[in-house]
Amino acid sequence: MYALVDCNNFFASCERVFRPDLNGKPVVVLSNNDGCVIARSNEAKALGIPMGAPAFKYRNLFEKNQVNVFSTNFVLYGDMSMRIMSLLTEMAPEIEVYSIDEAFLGFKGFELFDIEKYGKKIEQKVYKATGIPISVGFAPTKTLAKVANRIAKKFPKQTQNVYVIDTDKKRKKALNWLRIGDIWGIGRRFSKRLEAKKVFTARDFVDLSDAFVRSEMSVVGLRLKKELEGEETMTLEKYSPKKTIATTRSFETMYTDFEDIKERVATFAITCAEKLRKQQTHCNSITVFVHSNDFRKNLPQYSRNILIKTEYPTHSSADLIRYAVLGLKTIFKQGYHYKKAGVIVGDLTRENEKQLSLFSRENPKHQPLMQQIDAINQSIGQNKVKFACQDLGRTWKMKQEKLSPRYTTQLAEIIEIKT
DNA sequence: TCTGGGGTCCTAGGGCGA
DNA sequence: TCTGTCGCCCTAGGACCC
Repeated sequence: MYALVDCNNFFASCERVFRPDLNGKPVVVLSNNDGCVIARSNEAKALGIPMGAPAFKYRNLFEKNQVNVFSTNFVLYGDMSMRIMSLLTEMAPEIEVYSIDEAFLGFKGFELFDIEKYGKKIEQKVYKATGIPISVGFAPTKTLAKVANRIAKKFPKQTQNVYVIDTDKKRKKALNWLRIGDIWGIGRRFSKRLEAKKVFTARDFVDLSDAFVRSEMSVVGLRLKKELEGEETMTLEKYSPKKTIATTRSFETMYTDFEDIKERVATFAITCAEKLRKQQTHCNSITVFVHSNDFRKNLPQYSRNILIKTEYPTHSSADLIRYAVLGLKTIFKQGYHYKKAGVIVGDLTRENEKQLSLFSRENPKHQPLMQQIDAINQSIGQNKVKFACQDLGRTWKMKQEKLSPRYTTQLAEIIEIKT
C-alpha cells in the first residue's frame, strides 16, 4: 500500500498560517517577478482565477474582490516543507519526497491495519504541528494513490481529507470518475490526442489495448496503464543527487545589448557554480540559452542554445563564467529583443571522484579562491563578493512587491502577536 | 509596461567502432 | 581491403511533473 500526501494549496496555505485573518478569504501567490499566479486558495479558485494567470491582466479582478496577493517567498515555503516532511518521516516506514508539497509514503505490511484511521492521524498531526491542511490518498500503486488523493481533496466533507482505494469496486468507480487529462502523467498533448479517439476517462484509457498504448505513448504510457489496473510498475525512489542544475530568468525589460545579457549570463553561471559547490559536485558540460519575447508577436523571434563540454570537471565560478560568455558570444545575434536567458550545468560528477587529465590547464588557485569566496559570503551575506564581469553598481532585483516576512528563518522577521 | 523556474525521462536518428 | 550489420553513445526534441 502507498500513500500520497499532498498539501492543500500549499503556498497559499503557508501565507495563511501566519495570517489567520486570511482564512476564508481569497489568496493568490505570484511567480518570480510577480509575473503570474502559481498558487490559489479555494476562494481564489472560486473567483475563476486560473493557474498561470498573468497578474497584470487580473489586477482589476484582484482589487474588486479584495484578493490577497503575495510574491513568492521560497525561504518560507521551503522551511515549512521541511517541517512537514520530517513529521511524515516519523510516521511511515518509507518516504519519497516527491516535491516541495508532496510525498509518497510506503506502507508495506500494513494490510491488516485500519489504514484510513491512520491516514486521519497523519492529517491531524501535520495540521496541529504546522497549520498546513493536507490530503491523503491510499492505494496499491503510486498512480492510484494519486487518484485517491484527488478524491480526498475533491470531496473533503465526505472523505475528511483521507481516501483509500482498497477494493476493485472502488478502483473502477474512481477510474470512471477521473477525466483523462487529470491522470498523473497525462498532460495536455496526450489528453487532446486521446480525446480525439473518444478516450475521455481513466476507465476508457485502461480499456485500450496494451499494444495501442505502447505505440502511441511509449513505455511510459503503458506503465501508467498497468498502474491504473492495480499492477505496480513504480516503486519509491531513493534520494538521488541532481543530474542538472539550472539558473534561468526572465528579464525585467527586453534587452538588445550584448553587454547587458553578458552580465546576466555571467551571474547565472556564478549561481550555478555556487549550487554545484553546495552539493559537492562538478559539472562537465554547460548549456547557455537566450530567448526573445514569445508574447510580442510583432517583434522578430529568436531562440538558441549551445552546449559546451568543459575541459575538466569544474565548479569554479571563474571557469563557468568563461564558458558561459564564450557560449553567449556564439549564439547572440544583434537586432533581437531578448527577454530570457539561462545557464544549465550538466554531466555532474562527485567532487571527490574527479577524473584528472594529463593535459588539463586547470588553474590550481581556483579551488582555494572559491573556498574563500563561499566562506566570506556565508559570514557576511550572500553575493557580497562579486566578479569583475558583474555590474557592481547594479541594483537589479526580482520584482517582489508583496513579499511576506520570512517568519520561520529570520529572527528579525518573526511573527508579532499584538494583545 | 507587465505572461515563472527547475527538474526528469524517453525516443528517434546519426556517428562510429567492432 | 571493402562492405554490411549490429549495438552503443550522444544529442535534440518532445513529453511530463511540481
